[in-house]
Amino acid sequence: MNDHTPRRPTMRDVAEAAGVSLKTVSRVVNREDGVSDDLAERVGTAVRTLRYVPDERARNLRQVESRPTSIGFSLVDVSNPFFSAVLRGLEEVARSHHCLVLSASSDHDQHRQDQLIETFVQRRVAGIVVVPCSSELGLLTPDLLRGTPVVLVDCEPAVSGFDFVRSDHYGGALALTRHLLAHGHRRVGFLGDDPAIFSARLRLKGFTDAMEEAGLSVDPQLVITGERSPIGWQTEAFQWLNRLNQRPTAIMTAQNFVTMGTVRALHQLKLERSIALAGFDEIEMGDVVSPAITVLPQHPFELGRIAGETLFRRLSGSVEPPVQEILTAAVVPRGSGEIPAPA
Amino acid sequence: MNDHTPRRPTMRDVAEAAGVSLKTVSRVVNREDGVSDDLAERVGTAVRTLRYVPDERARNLRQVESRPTSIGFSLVDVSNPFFSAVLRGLEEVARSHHCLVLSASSDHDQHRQDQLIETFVQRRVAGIVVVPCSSELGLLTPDLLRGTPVVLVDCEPAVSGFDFVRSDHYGGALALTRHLLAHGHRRVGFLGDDPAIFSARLRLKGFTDAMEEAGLSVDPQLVITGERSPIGWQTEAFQWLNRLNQRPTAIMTAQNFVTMGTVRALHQLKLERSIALAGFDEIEMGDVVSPAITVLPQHPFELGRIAGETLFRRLSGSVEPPVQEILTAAVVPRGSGEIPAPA
DNA sequence: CCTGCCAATGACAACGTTGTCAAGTCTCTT
DNA sequence: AAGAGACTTGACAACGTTGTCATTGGCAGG
Repeated sequence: MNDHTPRRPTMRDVAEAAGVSLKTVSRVVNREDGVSDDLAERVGTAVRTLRYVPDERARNLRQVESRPTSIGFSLVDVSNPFFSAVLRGLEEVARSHHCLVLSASSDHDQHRQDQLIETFVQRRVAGIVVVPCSSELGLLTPDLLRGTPVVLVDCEPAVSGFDFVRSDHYGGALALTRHLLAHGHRRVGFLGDDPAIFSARLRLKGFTDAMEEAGLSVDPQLVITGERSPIGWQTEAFQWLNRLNQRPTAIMTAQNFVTMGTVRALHQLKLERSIALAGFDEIEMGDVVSPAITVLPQHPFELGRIAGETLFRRLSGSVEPPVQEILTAAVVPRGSGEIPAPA
Repeated sequence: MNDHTPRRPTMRDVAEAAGVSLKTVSRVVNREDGVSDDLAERVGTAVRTLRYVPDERARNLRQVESRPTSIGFSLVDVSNPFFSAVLRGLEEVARSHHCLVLSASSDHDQHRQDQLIETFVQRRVAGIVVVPCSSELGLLTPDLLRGTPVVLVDCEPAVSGFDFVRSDHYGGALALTRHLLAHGHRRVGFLGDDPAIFSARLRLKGFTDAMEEAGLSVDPQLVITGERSPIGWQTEAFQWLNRLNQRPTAIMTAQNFVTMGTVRALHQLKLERSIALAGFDEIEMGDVVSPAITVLPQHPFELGRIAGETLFRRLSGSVEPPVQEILTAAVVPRGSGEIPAPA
């Protein structure tokens, strides 16, 4: 409906139409009191006749103590269901504060993330939530932020000064690996994201620690890390299983895309009932696949919600020391993780 | 990093620091030419020392012919992988234009959608993309929009004046149903969204037309419509299959959440190999489930990309008549849809 | 030396709104 | 009737930037 309409009416137009001053219109529009019913009425009709819509940008520019109107959210990839659930959680909180979310995917690219942060600051968003794409903070410096609150999701605890919310990656990986070991496995493989990513590093550590704890050494051949799409992981897992002269009897996959790819590769090779598998993150339909996939589901919606609530607490002036919220999760046994080690 | 920093430096601060006028700073920041190297240098250092970041809001307020900086996107639910893929496609286009996306979920609530549209207009977004939550346009009126271009995704073709991009819901449903009928089924069930939703209505029509075409009448008992979560659909499908005294021999599910729920219900009842199923939309891991799920995958990423490209074409001044882009899709037979009708 | 021209620079208004404050009107009290 | 006080209203500056235009100075040509 690309109507050719010359100009959107401004407050001045409304004032003229109603025969009052600019300030009176401002008062009516903002529902301040101290305006006579008569004038309020006249302004009201003028607003409706002209279809006046206030310009939020100008309002925001002038207002000294303005309530937050936008928050920025930099995530890795919205099309990954884990992240889109985080976004949804954040969105709910933002909505309850009448605030909008500017979101964009960084695709694990530090440069893109930095560009995003800078764009957010240029727009003077009220606050920023970041799922960092690496352990580098990049432009997330006090110099640039100047008091704009930031909440990190799944970042280093070492990054002091920032609030952060994350899953218990280490504990989760530990639990998943122990779960596999409890079924008699001694030769366990690990497929996961690049350890340059904080969460991936913790998950790998959980895996190796659980192995060590059981007195097992980790065969480097059985550990694959890197960034791939679900299809990429399928290919990777397929080739990996094919080239090994001694396959693992169980596999831990450290992220949803990895799990999806690996499950497909196992099915391709008809190994899904021979090799045990337990994955970090819930995967859609993982309960219907046969065998159903044993996973450790995170609570992405909750992560987003808590990140949002923490951010808005800061925005309403909280000066409590940095919040460090860690969500734990438990293994959901469904079948694939309970396949026993061959005798 | 909630630093206590009194005030973000403005152009005026930079000007003072560099001993030049406001306008000169503006020129340097915007890389306009006609500034001597000497001054440009001085301004540059001042900018860096003070960590000056221009205020996009103020810039946008003043600039007459400003390039687009934000677009609004109202969708039904970001946590549905179909919509998050649309968002991702849109985001890519926006990024290539150095533009950010304000997105929010309407949850099929017209009031929420209207609030969103109004908020977008208040912020003077350059353009708006909407996946409408019903056939009502609500606030999407020329009066409110005043020339802000809008692209609709999956909306009525009857809504003339708007550009729109959508999948071929009717043709897809027709193809899916024909596919089931080709395997000998005569008693086919339909589960789908509320026909108040445009795409759902078209899909239902495709189903009934295909049935009619085959000389079959649609048993009203075999048609269930409404809005539900995947779990809601699982319960619904489970109860439905239990209460029927004569079950369908095949089912068409008209949306991803419906398919997911129905597949689960079939598995619960151990009917997954007895009743054929074909679903609209791709579902994650649908290829690994046994039997694998026959679907008609839409191209959500493409929908988002095309919507974005159409929008930006308008933004750069295109006055071509409203674009009506319809993406077709084909059935992907995987097993569940090829279960033959019992003899 | 004057004129005209060009490049560099800055003063100032403008964008659309809100905050501050002063002026005006009305009512109530004494 | 006058003064205090409350309420209504509007003039004006300010927010941080860019667009317009005038001013300055240098330099070439007459």
